[in-house]
Amino acid sequence: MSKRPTIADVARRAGVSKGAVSFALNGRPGLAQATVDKILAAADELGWRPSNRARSLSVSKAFALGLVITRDPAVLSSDPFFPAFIAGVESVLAPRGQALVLQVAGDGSEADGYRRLAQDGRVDGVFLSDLRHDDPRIELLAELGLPAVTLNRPDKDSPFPAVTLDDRPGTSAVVEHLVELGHTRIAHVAGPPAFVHATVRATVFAETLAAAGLQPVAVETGDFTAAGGIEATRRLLALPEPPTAIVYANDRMAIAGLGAAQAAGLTVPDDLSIAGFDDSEIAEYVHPGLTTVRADPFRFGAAAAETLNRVVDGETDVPDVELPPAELVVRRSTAACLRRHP
Amino acid sequence: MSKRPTIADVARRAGVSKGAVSFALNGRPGLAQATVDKILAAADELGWRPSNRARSLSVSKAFALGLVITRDPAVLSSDPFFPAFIAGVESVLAPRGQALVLQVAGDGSEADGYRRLAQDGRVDGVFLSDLRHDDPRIELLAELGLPAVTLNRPDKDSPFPAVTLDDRPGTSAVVEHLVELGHTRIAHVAGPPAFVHATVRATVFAETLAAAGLQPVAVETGDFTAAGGIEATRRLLALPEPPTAIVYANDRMAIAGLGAAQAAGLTVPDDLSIAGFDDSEIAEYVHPGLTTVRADPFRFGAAAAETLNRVVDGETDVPDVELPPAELVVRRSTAACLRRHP
DNA sequence: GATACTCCTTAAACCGGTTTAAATGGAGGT
DNA sequence: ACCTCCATTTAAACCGGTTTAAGGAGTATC
Repeated sequence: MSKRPTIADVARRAGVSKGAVSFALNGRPGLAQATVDKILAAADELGWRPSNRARSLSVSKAFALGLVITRDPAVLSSDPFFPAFIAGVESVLAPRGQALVLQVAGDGSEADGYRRLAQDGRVDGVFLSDLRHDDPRIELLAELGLPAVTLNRPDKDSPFPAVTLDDRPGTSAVVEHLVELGHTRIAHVAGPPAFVHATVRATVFAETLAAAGLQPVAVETGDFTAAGGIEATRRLLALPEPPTAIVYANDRMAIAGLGAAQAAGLTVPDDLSIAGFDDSEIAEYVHPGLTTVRADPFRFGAAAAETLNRVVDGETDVPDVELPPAELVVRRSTAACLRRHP
Repeated sequence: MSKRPTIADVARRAGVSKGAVSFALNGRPGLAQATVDKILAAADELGWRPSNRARSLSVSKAFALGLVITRDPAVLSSDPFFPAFIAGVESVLAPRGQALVLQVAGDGSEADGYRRLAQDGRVDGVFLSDLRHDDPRIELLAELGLPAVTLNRPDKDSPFPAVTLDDRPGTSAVVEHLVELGHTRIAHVAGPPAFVHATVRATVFAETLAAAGLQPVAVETGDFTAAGGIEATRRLLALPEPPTAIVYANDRMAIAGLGAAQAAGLTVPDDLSIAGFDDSEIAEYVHPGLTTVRADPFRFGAAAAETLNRVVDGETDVPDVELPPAELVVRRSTAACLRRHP
């Protein structure tokens, strides 16, 4: 239980100065090989590990990246995205000895979350997720001088590289899939319009439908929560001429919608086809299995972490990274429509 | 974009020494009130904020707590528990200026995760979740000298305080609820026996049943994942005399089981009653709504963080904290059994 | 044999706080 | 006027690393 050995202990043991030890441990040139070996051996024998605290102070780096999550537990629990994304991030950070700091933003302004992270110097950079239209966080971070990476591309100029995973192909594939099944009355339950990815999905939905010569029956706005999915679904089913297929902007709303449809006495997919987005774990196991769109959040996390590290390391003009697009996963919740509407 | 003001800048501006500034800012006695005011004013005008890095180094504290998650993305995504738990933790950390460091343990030994967290000095203490029987992490942490708090009570002596949220009342309430509905053939899908909470639930299930003069039809072991829930359910339904009610150790398995039952042509709850555990968000919205057991993970997180901070702050004999027990939430997935078995 | 030039190593400053021991200064006592 | 005493305040060491400028020991050059 003795104190941890410091660099001074290593120096004493190797019979050299602190500076020499530092050079040796950082693989810096200018030391005789014999000396380096001697120092490394001493460090090894003492079981020396660098103190992050001291290193942080002297080189002014935190050796950590940050992720800000809005308080709404929904956001974190919702997205089956985050857990896998975080695992991906860690797969990159761990080997480099970096840590991931989570900041849950207070109810009010999440800006405080970023500000704290920056001012406390706890992280060297942050991930910017769930981009909103004209997202104010971009200027905020630029102003704070905090490096960042955006998850997907913002809708305005940004000084930060973007790591993108295109939702479009998956979304249009869902619509095309339904059209091929013979559906003509297709509705969409979108996410909150403030989010870029929500409107992207809604737009692609409409465009793909138009390309097939069809009009949306309706586009309801949900909030990505199950409760919102239920509400939106009820409104759609209450229409004079209800849809025969509904495309949801995420799995949570889709699964809730599935429940609502069944509760209303409909049989899925015979009376109504349902498709989600995310391919969350349960999507495969609800009855009927949910047709959805799958991305690779783990890889997304790894790519985002790598890119952010390049920015943090001072590289300029770090290029955007484009990941393989999300793809359609067909299950039992979508089928040819049997019911000719009333 | 000028550099952040340091304590020396404040000192210069207030016309005092660095030490005086430190005293004033930490509300330490021994300074004239007038001086304190002068210093605080100067700090305020300069917009001074303490450097965590410097503070960490000089007082040898990280001002952060850690949470280690095993690599399996399932664990994090699964438990609707974690997101809310984390939000609760943050509600305590944020006002104190502390951060939460997430460590995803490598596939192999999660011990490395804790070891890294400790040796890097990134955190002052950790939360110990998903306790296992004779959990080796307890000795590991004691050995590393890293303060900790266990979520629920371990099954052996532990030097750490425990924050507990009793699953028992909720679990037995589920069983009693089913018995009252007239079920006599009740089965359980348990979690992996390595986990304390999995066996606790299984034990309470059996005990409550016995108290009602009944025998379990069967107890299948799942792994808390949806896939595992499906498997276990299929095995139960394939029994010569299948159960009329199944109690699952968590919602994920229950929802998957619900899907499996429906896929097998059964009507829930008429042919089979199903109950889960967690009251995850979708539990309310699947069809039929899932009868389950609800706890308060947010509060759990807050209590755990408070308790851990007391340990970290050097308090001795920090008492265990007992939270209100989980309680039964009855929905439509459980009802009197209509089907007299074959 | 002195000067220059490498090459290697070290002492010391620095990062930005905290903390301890010592110094300063003014009031009160005689 | 001198000494004490106490309340304030300060200088300096320290936390454990990194980094820079200077020092020292050997060869090479002339």
